[in-house]
Amino acid sequence: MSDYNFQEIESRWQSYWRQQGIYKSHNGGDKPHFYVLDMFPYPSGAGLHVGHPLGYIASDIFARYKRLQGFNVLHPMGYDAYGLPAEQYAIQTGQHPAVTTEKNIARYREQLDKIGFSFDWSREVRTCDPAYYKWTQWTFIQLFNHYYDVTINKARPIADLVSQLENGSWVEGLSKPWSQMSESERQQYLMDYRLAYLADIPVNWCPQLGTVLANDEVVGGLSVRGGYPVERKLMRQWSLRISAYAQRLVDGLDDVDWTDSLKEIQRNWIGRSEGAAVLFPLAEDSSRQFEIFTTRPDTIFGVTFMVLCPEHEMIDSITTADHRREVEQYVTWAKNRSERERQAEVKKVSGVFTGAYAVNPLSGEQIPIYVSDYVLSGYGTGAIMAVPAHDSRDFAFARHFNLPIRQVVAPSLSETSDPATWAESLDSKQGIVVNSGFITGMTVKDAMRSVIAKVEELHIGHKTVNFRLRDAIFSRQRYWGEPFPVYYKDNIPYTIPEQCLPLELPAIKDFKPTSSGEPPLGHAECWAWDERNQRVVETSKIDGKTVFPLELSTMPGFAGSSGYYLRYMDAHNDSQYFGTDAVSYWQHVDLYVGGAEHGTGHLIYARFWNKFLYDIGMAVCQEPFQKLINQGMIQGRSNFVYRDKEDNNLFVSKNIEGRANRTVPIHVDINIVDNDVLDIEKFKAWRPEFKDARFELEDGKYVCGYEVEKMSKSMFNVQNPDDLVARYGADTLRLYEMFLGPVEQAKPWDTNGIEGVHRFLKKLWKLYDGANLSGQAGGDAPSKAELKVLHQTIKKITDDIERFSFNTSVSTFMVCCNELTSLKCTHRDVLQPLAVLIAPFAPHIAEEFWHAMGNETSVCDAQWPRYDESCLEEDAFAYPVSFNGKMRFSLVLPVTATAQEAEKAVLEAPEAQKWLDGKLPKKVIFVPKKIINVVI
RNA sequence: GCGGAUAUGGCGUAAUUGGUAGCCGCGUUAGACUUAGGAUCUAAUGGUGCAAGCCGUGGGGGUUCGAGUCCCCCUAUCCGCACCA
Repeated sequence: MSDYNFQEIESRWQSYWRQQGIYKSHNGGDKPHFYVLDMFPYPSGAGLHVGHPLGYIASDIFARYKRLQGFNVLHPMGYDAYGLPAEQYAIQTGQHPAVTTEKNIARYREQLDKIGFSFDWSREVRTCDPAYYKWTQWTFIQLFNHYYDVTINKARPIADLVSQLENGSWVEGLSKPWSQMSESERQQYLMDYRLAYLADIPVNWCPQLGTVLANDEVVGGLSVRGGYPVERKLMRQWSLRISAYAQRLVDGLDDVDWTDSLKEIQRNWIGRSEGAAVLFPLAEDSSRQFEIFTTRPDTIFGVTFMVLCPEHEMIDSITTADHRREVEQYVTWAKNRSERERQAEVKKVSGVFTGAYAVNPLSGEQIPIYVSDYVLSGYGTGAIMAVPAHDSRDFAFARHFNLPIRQVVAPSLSETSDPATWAESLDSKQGIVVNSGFITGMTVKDAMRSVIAKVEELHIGHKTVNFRLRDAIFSRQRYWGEPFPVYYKDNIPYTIPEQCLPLELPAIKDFKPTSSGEPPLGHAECWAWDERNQRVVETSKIDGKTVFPLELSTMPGFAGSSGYYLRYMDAHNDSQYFGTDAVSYWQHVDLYVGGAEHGTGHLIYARFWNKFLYDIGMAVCQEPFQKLINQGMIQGRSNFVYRDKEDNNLFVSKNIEGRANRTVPIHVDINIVDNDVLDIEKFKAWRPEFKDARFELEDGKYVCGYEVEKMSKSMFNVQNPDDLVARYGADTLRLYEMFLGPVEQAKPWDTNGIEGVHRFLKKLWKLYDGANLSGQAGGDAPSKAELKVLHQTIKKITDDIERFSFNTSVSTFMVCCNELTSLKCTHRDVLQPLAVLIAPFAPHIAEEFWHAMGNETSVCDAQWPRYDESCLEEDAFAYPVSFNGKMRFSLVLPVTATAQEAEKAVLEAPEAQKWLDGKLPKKVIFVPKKIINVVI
């Protein structure tokens, strides 16, 4: 009898796996393939906490399971090492990001290795590695060199557009013939079509971070990283024309196996809405008109005013002299408001009258034109027709400025009322159109169609679709990111030749961001492009003739993470992003596991990136991630001690009466608390100020309070996986993280139950330790009871894994182990398949058992056991039910029962006889495969 | 405001997908073995009742022989988006 020495076992098998290269996967072969991917981590300075491995453990279980099922499994890992978090950490610790990143990666790797993952590290990618970001830059060049052809819904080479311009078959937006345009004019024109383009656009500028941010990096006017205020600023920036793919990004959601909630998050973010664009002429000059977008063309007869956004280009020219001062004041005020102010004061109505009037093209009425910042410049055309009766924002505006409100939709033709008496607008689309000329009496839906048809007939509008999704701002005024492979000649951007990639990030001393927006790369001594010799040279050599300045911004964090899953397929390819063979073999990620917080960021960008690569013939699937599981966030569970308000050395246990009024709670390190009981000696040693602490105990113990909070150092509730691995072993940690609850559910971390899981492994150890594992199978066959336990377990575990219900799997193993122990099972034919079943969950102990049974190869290459239906037969049982005073009972039969068998069973089964007591049943109701109801 | 989810013992959770609610674990209680126990083992543990029993899956209705599960209406909590026309 030996003890379960998990430390020895785990380190032994981990080095065995490493030496044997067990987890190295190959492209190709006869086996079916399966690609399991985790969202790769930012190697932050804090190291892993117990929340990180949750998803990794789940995906590892699935990857190992698939492998045991005979699949060729790709299960890689890498690091998202470029970007803001890595750089912020470096700045805070006063070190160079290259140094901290290297250090953090080493620490992550060490922590990951201890948990026993089956990652194929030979395919590791790091986004900050030139051999990797070469391909990020390469993709950027392709984006720059392509445009989106809306007629075929696909990206095409910009050269195609140029040749259409040259032969005159494309004239859209041309101010003069292509042949007469200068190089600069041509490039400017093409810039409006390129999928990666440079433009002056209002951006989210964050002075504290010294960079612009994408929309998904800003929440409520504050930066996601650090929570600093963000301003609206007009800057010349690189952007990706992701909006061109908006429709395909919506459509693609129907083809993937994601949760409804995540699909909904993406749909909301893309924000598709159907409606109409309509031209409204000015009353003073009907040759001048402006376009509005509406989703409610049916309410066009209810328009009582128009609103332009403060940035609208026509404001200046339409404002009448007597309103000019007021309008200019308002526009200036509105433009200077910060994002945060604007969002915080959404409820406040503001705006001014321009003095100008427009004409409703269908009713001929004159309607006043206002300016207000509730109309946004970035959406639609930045101008609206206001229908106060049927839009809550227009309603609020009309009430504030005392503008008329006219009802044009009602529950029925006769059910109209005076809008002056309304408390709110009638936004519902259920109803009949009233007071509306030729559409009066129609349903809202029909009216929409009719109005669109009418404006199309009059050539003053058309049906259209609008998206909320904006193009992604792609420049960051930061150091730690991929350099743009771009240089400027006469202020026109050109990409450096592909064969010169990677354009390596120069080492510079002062990499800190500046609040003025000057990128740190401006400090680089060697950051100019020698066009003739095709190489990077000293900045001082810039002459504007052959040596030109290089782009100083770098790419954002999402650049490197948008295509990494493709690179894993062929991680060492020097000549291509990834080879055709590799991508045709693996196709796409079959299972992707990661946090839902990437729903509007990474998961949108990666889908866009992939669709573009698909368009240019690189990727073979439109959607990169087939099935996606969002692991729930692990919150912290903080512990508290209660210090007496009067006596600072006195601590009162939680449940002592009157404690609440006389104490203040103080966070206490969860590592010196066990099951909410404080280790008093450790507490005294924890900090000098508690050296002389005294306690009011309950039942001889000090009981701590707890609360669920964010996991953070300042709350002393960070649980480090290494501590748990050292104390209980990796197998226990793996099982316990799964046991905690469904993978997808958010839950507080709580170590209180880990003992139970550890106890299970010890029991399992005993079960195998007591058995004659090395002996031959022969002799007695396993008992019927033993086989039943085994096959039930196989069936349940297989089902559980298929539906990602790993918490129930752990319970199933516990039941199985308890039952086999009480059956005193020592049979190899039972214990060997069981070892394979448990291998995905607890690979170290499974490997130990497997080898103890005399197997030469790793348990990773065993075969997943199949269950035998015949071993699963359930016993019949019956229970009483009363209904309308009649005596009835229900008889539950084995799943294989048929109608005829059921009739027979009622008469024959001993369980039924007990209830019938010799009488014949009055009525037998049979529910196929399940149950028989018998009325006595 | 719009959208998505969730609600079961003291706690984390489970329920063959419409079939005896509470598996497994924690915690608690009692006992055994022990010099000792933060080790191990055994038993009990939804509420109420001496008991047979009765009541129990956030609340209220409904469908059904049968509802934690399906339908409708509330309530609470969490998450996402938010002046998106």
